[in-house]
Amino acid sequence: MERAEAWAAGSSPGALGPEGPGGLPWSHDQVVPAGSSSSRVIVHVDLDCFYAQVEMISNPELKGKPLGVQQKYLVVTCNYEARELGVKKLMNVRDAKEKCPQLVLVNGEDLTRYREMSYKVTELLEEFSPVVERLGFDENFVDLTEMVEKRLEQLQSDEPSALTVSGHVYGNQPINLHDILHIRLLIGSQIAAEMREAMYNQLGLTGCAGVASNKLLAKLVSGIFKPNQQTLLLPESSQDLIHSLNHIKEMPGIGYKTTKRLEALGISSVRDLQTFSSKILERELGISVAQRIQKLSFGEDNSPVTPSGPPQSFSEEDSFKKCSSEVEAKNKIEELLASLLNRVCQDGRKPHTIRLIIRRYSSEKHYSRESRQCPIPSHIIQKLGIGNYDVMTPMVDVLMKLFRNMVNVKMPFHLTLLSVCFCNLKALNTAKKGTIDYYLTPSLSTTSRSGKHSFKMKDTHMEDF
DNA sequence: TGGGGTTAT
DNA sequence: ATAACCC
Repeated sequence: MERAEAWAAGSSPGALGPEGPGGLPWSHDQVVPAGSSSSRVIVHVDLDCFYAQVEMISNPELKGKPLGVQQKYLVVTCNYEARELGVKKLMNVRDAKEKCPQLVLVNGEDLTRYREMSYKVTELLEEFSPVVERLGFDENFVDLTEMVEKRLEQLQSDEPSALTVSGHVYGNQPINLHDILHIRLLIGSQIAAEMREAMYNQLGLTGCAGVASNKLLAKLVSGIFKPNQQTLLLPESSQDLIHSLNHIKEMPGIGYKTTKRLEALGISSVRDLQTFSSKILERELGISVAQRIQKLSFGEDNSPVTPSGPPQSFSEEDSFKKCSSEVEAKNKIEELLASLLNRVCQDGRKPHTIRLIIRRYSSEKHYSRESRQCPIPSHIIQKLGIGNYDVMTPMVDVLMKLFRNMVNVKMPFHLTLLSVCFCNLKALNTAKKGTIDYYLTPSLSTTSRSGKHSFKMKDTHMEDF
């Protein structure tokens, strides 16, 4: 089934057709055991070196040259030309230049264009199915289950290409046309190809896709054939896939901390985790984490594709070698705030909470951040939609109170990062439940996610100081 | 390690 | 408010 893909869609020729003359090889009433939600079709879409692609679209002269995107002294991502010359993601600029003197670098500290393109991709995918979950700026999950069901019902048995997989099949496993699960995933691969083709035609972006029965497997399989190709995982190959991981740290959902704790228990491979005592694991990591990651080790992941919708927060941050005075901090905070106000203005919703985050210098330790947040005074919120200069000064005052609440400015200090975050976003005028206004405010009475945080906010009320 | 994001506790 | 996770 696997073929070299010239690029995107195109269905593989001469693969599989229906067996009986004019008859479908499965029966429609075979569709999924007992109408349960058990078998899903999920696609993970992963853009190729996203920031570099956006830069090459902005400036086509960069195409064909080894290109790196720089933030501070790091090359955070680079195109494939640069990768072939030895440049890696998150490589030091000096090491990268040493490896590859011809490397062209562009500054990518301002995420605006990346963010905008990222949401265009998500919106394009939402046209296929509204159930799209973002993961970072360059990855999306889409639950294709419903779309696949609809296409199965529409399927005409006299179309020879109707049952042809698009892209690679993991492990070259043959497709069984009598297996409804195979058929559904195959349809998923066709939709994935259409998605990638739409991304290229409408946005000029290439990327990979993985199709499988859950998010974990879809994500793992999407990276098998790397730039600009797609891979389908059939259920029988899922154990091969997860055992192809060399270490548990490669399992999405098992991060730095959990990896360290697992290693301390002598667990390093996926099989180690599969066979480790559940009881002991639960005792060591807590029942929630233990049960979740042990299921992951078997390739099981029942987490739903949760529609991301509009962002829950907006933040701007800046890192630096040293900030050690209040004036310096204030200037940086003003810069961050100015950018944020523009973004919030464009979004249309209003943040009801503001947070200030700092990172203190510490010579050798693991960096950790501290934050203080408070409700945004209502008189400031009301002025937010319009010209932002009225709100600058009172907002900066609020932020500097938060700052002095965290940092004793009478003592020497050394910060290496400042960040300002707007969250607790609400649609317009905070319509109250039960009022006419509430039911006339679309995002409140139906798909509301605003107000989600309000019950658990234990803020410092700056007005109380 | 940058400059973002999310959810759980 | 922090800690974990993701990119």
